[in-house]
Amino acid sequence: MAVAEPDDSARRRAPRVDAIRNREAIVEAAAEVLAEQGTAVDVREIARRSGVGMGTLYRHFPKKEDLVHTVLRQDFSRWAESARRTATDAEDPWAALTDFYEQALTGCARHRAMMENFALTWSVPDLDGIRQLRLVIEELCARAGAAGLLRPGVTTDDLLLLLLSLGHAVQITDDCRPQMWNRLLRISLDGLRADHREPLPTDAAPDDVARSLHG
Amino acid sequence: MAVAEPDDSARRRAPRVDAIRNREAIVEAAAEVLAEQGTAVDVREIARRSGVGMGTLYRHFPKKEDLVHTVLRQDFSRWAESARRTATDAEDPWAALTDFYEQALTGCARHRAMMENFALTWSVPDLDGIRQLRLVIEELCARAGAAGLLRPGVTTDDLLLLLLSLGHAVQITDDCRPQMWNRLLRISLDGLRADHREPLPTDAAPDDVARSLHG
Amino acid sequence: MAVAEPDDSARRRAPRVDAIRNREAIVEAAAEVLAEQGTAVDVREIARRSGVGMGTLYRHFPKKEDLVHTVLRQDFSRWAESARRTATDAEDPWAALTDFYEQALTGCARHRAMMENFALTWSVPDLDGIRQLRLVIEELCARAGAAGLLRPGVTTDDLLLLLLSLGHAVQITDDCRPQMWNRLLRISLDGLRADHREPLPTDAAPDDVARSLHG
Amino acid sequence: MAVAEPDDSARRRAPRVDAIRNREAIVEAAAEVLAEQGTAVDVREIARRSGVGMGTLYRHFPKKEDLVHTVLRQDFSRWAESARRTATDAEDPWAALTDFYEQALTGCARHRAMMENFALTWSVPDLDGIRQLRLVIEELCARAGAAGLLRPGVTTDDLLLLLLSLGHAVQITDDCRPQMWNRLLRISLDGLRADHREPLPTDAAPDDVARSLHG
DNA sequence: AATGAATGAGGCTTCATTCAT
DNA sequence: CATGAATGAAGCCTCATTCAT
Repeated sequence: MAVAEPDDSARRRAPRVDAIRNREAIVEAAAEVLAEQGTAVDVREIARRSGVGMGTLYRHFPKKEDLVHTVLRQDFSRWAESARRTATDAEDPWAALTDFYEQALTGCARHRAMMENFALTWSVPDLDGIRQLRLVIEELCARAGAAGLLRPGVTTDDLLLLLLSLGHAVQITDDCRPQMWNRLLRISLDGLRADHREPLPTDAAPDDVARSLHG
Repeated sequence: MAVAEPDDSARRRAPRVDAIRNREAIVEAAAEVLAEQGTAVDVREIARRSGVGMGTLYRHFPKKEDLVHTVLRQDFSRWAESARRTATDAEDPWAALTDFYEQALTGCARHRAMMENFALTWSVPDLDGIRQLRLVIEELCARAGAAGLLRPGVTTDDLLLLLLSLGHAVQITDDCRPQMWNRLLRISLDGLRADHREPLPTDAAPDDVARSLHG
Repeated sequence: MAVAEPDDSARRRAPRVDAIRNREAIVEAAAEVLAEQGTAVDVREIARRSGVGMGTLYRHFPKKEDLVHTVLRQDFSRWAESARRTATDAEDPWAALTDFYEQALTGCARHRAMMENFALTWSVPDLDGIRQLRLVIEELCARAGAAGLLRPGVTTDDLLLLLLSLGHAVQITDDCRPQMWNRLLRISLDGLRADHREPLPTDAAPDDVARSLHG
Repeated sequence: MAVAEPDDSARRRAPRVDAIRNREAIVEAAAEVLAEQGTAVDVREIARRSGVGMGTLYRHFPKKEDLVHTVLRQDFSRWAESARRTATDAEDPWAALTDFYEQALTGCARHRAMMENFALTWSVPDLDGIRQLRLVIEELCARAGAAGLLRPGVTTDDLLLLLLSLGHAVQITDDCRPQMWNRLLRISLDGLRADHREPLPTDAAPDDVARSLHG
């Protein structure tokens, strides 16, 4: 069967080589400009940089949003994966956490659009990309928690929001103080250590707060 | 001096009452919409809400940017001042720090443009507004440092960047998890306590790093 | 009171003179090109002919559709009114009907967009413009009916559809055979005379048809 | 001749089977979508429905217009033929006329592009398709005229324009009042009967009018 | 010869800024 | 000096047609 269908494959393979190349060129160019300028870029700029016409771009991505989503999905995935690998490489659970943040924060320094949307994903958590990140963080959280290294009560959401928060700091300082965020990271991570036993405030509704206080 | 230029002053004072009123109306309206919608807002919307025409608006502020800056300067000042007062009210240096952040973060929750530009002010530190905040923080830093409560090596810039970083988290979570940032704040503040003695990394250039290590 | 409010009127009259002139220029130009080319015209062409920029056009008519509707409402009204006046001038009810059609059909000869939308108004009868026409026709129908001149069973809708139908014929033949539609009009009107007593088919649903046949 | 150019014919016959099949598929698909959506349809839609690529489509029909013309020629022919057959089946000349219109009008109800172009064919009478219709109508005209059933002075053009005119009414009302046009048809046909002896106006130019009156 | 990807002119609309009244 | 109308450069997107495979 693998050798069969010579007609069919002949009919379909030929044109796609170029199309795929173009599609990739578009995505690559888009990733570049989205990282540089955020989602406000002119679609024409992307077309120009990919070396294709507007029509080609719109054939592959009928709406600007589609292209943006595609790029961000990819970049989020790569970002999460690279951070995950770094974390996995560490033997010590705490080092895993530390390395994860370092890798992730280094990786988001120059990606404006990604951070723009990272922010959005909080209120729209169903957006792809954040899921992988959550999974990685969940694991790190569990691992450090099991090892008794993590401050009690710290949740995956806390760690995710910390990433988001520091990610913003990274972007802001990347141009003029490229390593400054590292100091903030140390501080925050130290605040996450198990030797801090003071309970964290809940962010629940008033009723729940009362209950948690009196229960 | 008061008697001088009677014609001139007569000619100019009368209209200036209106002019000032208009200017204030514009700034007030701009503050509103900038908080709500960020700097991407349509200038017409500002004119509409202030009840003045476009011409008047542009007479007072030749560029949209000028108006934005004016508003942000004002809002930054008020923001800084309100946080400063809260900090000053606290007797304990650490409580001062805590209250400062709480007040400041609560105050930036619904001000989109301010946080947008808070980010910019880092790379453009000459922009007004951040100065006052720096001053306040400097004081808090010194006070907590003198009391031996602050982790050694923590700088004003660290505390400023932390504010910026958490401010972003606040904006992101304000809609759906309005108090969540408080947990992050506790964690970060705990990381700032003096019982953490591990030195923070420098963010200096390689040469400086070497020097700081060997000096 | 008429002399009062000099400020107010001064504040408001001045700019509007130009604005109204522009608005009228736009509507006039639009009426022209819509008549010539139908609703498919480029908005730029309208702007060019009115001598205003795109922004001005869009200030007055936020959507192309708004402009089109405005023009068509106006043209429909004028069209209906002119036909109504002609009909009213006739003393004989039958002459009124004849004159109405002649006037209306002459008036729609060169108005592409109007006929385009006249067609639409059948399935979307709430659109303005057709109402006036219906009213006029209703009157003519009643008048001719009361005089015993109209074929029994003829409805306002029949006369309206006839107008629409002949209007199309007018447009088609206007370029090369400008008066040809007049022959069709005579024929149709003769078919509407009371001496034709054969009942017209209903266009009702099957059940109603059955009922009308057996009742 | 049949033996000549064996190579050439061999080279060409084989692919032509496919080519013809493709051409037919294109025309068939085009007929469908043109009927549904009119000539404004996207060429891609036609290619999609015919199952061929754009290149193939454009090889057979270098311009969209060419394809449209081809389809319309065909559809006009079929339309005319079907109406002709219906007319021929009737024994009574008047019934032939009636049946012809009924058949033709029923047949054009759902063919948007055909009616669009039916209109054009009037000013561009050399366009194919209308000829056959004219021939049929000419025959009907002659037949009814010979039988003394047709109003004197009625021409083939009158009947053709009536068809066009009613065809438009049919399209307009087809969605919401599917049989309403039948009433208009009765009225018009009654106006065509021989008992109306009033002469029809000429549509000639003034000079010709004068000549016709005095000659 | 078939495929369908590529092209790019042109359509609608927005908005910072200028200008006539 | 206030007003708000006018301007026009972009921005997003569609679609008839061409071209590489």
